[in-house]
Amino acid sequence: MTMNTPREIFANYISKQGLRNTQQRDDILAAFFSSEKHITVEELFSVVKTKNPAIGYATVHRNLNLLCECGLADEIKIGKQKARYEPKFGQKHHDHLICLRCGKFTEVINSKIEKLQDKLAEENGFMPVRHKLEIYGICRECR
Amino acid sequence: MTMNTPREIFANYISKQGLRNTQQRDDILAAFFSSEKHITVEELFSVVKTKNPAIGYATVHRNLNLLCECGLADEIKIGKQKARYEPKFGQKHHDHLICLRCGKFTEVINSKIEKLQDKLAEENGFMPVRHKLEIYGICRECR
DNA sequence: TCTAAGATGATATTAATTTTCATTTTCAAT
DNA sequence: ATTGAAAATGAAAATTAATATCATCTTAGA
Ligand SMILES: [Mn+2]
Ligand SMILES: [Mn+2]
Ligand SMILES: [Zn+2]
Ligand SMILES: [Zn+2]
Repeated sequence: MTMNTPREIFANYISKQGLRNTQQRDDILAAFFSSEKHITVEELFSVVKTKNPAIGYATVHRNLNLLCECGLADEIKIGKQKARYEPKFGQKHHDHLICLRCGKFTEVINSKIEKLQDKLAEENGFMPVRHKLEIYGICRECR
Repeated sequence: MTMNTPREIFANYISKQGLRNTQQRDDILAAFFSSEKHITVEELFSVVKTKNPAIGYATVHRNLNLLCECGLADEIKIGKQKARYEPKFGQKHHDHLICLRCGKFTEVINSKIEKLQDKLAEENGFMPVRHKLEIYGICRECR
């Protein structure tokens, strides 16, 4: 049994956990995967409401957490800002360039840096699990 | 006029800003620079109270912010945890290895990574200002 | 169909941070 | 040294994002 779409992966995770599939979950997932990346709970709540005006904020919040649990989303915390979420599906790990002026996230990947990070950790007797590299500065459009 | 100690730097910054030097500022700075690094407001508050039992939490909080402003402290936010602060004085930039089990911070620096980060930013038309690299994993003592 | 368990949505709570405000303190001008 | 305007302090309140509560509704298996 191949599980192709995020929708299938989510429904499958929900079932396996003894939880229940609902229209709300479906609405939230659909909105999440068709919205801008790096979205806040509040922003996603607004989007979902256009399709399902009865949806509650708490439901969006809870289901974003479930999406993180099942590997379909990543939470991104920048300083004291509200948590942001990005869909994760058939997508490699990446780091972020974050514009101090407009807030734009640019996704970047550099395998040389990744390897050096692992080496650095190991040199310190440290077993790396995950990492977070954020470069803050001024983006092309803002300078 | 050379400004040597953090104490002098702080007093100087306060004066230049048209603010006023107080005993509380002195107590807070002294405690901050003689405590463990990566301390929370609450922890520093406890330390300062042993020397000055009348000190208020808000005063410690406000002065940690001033210390950040004048470059004598850095705020470190890890996920949803309380903010931590580290003294910054005659000390190079460094990154952190953070143990997922015991929470220990290990300070590391790798100039090769630093250079590659700048290169990566520039390749994307991005002018880097600062960055944050945190490697999460299991420290030597915890594995 | 029936029902136990889970989900939802409105609201309340939590916890860290920041603000308010009455009072005290600083410090430059006298 | 005295004065007084402006800033600092400390206690308490407000703010804010995140999370929990709970009455009601819905799901899904028997
Ligand atoms: Mn991203
Ligand atoms: Mn450090
Ligand atoms: Zn920008
Ligand atoms: Zn450890």
